[in-house]
Amino acid sequence: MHSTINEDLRAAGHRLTRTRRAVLDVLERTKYPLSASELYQRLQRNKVSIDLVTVYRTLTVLRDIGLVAQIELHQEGQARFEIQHGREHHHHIRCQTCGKIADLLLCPLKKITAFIEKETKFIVNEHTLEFSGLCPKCQ
Amino acid sequence: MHSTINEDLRAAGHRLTRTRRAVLDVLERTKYPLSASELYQRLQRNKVSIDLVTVYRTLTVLRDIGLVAQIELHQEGQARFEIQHGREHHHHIRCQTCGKIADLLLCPLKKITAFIEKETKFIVNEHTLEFSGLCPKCQ
DNA sequence: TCTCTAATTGCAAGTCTATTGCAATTACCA
DNA sequence: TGGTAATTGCAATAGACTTGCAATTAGAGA
Ligand SMILES: [Mn+2]
Ligand SMILES: [Mn+2]
Ligand SMILES: [Zn+2]
Ligand SMILES: [Zn+2]
Repeated sequence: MHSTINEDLRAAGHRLTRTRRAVLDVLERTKYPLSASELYQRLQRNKVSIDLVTVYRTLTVLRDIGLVAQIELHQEGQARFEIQHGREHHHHIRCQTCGKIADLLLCPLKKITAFIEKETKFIVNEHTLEFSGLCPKCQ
Repeated sequence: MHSTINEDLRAAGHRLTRTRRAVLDVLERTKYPLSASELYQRLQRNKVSIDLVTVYRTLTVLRDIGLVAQIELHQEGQARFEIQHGREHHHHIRCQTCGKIADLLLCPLKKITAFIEKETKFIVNEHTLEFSGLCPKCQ
């Protein structure tokens, strides 16, 4: 766990507690974004006893300071979270049959963002981009 | 209201009822995607008495046969719906301050979709793309 | 090390969006 | 003009997420 994580938390008036360490730890070791309840289940399996409410609150803090990214996939009905810290901005693809989520280590939106700002006079701060379809196994 | 709407419904074993007509009517006249409860409120204002549950069920039917598009904007916590029938596929931008939603009458993802299919071996069926930022008034 | 305060946490309850069960109503076709 | 399947309303339920509050804990400063 990088030392700047502690600093980032402190800078926002937060502490790096055992709970937050455990949440970051699970997210660091998982290769796809987890929902709050999935994260909760993994913590329990690891014999880390943290209330689901605390998982939600922890994710909110980590997201607000930018250590974690919140991802909402189409029609999933629940948010997912993955480590942002030290990783490149990227997007995802999800299988409509089995639910598998894979990273797309790219972002094709630089030029189109500039174009949209020019056309709409909005200032663009964020975007969401997700693909869905059938994974190799489910075709 | 186009005649093929009735045909599309019938083909899926549904009827074009007064209720569905009213829902489509409101959506046709609105320039941005509406949530179920916003739609419900507008129906009431128009003296059309339809239960909120029926609004949800109607939107599900219309979405499933492709007459209506379901849109989920980042962190909004509720789905929105807009007319798809007879309109071009497009995307949206939302103001983080006032919530204003504007159409982006474009889709920049043809090439990148082909690239992703080649790289991941997924078959891509859908994508979501939304931008957010500050509208001209809120800057 | 001790103390004090603010941050953190757990538990219970609440909120909000959306769904489901079921009986009553309605549309449509034979 | 029935008969039947689709539609609708109302009540209850589900599920994700949030809030209130009191108890606990972290850690800065004495
Ligand atoms: Mn990822
Ligand atoms: Mn639109
Ligand atoms: Zn991107
Ligand atoms: Zn598109």
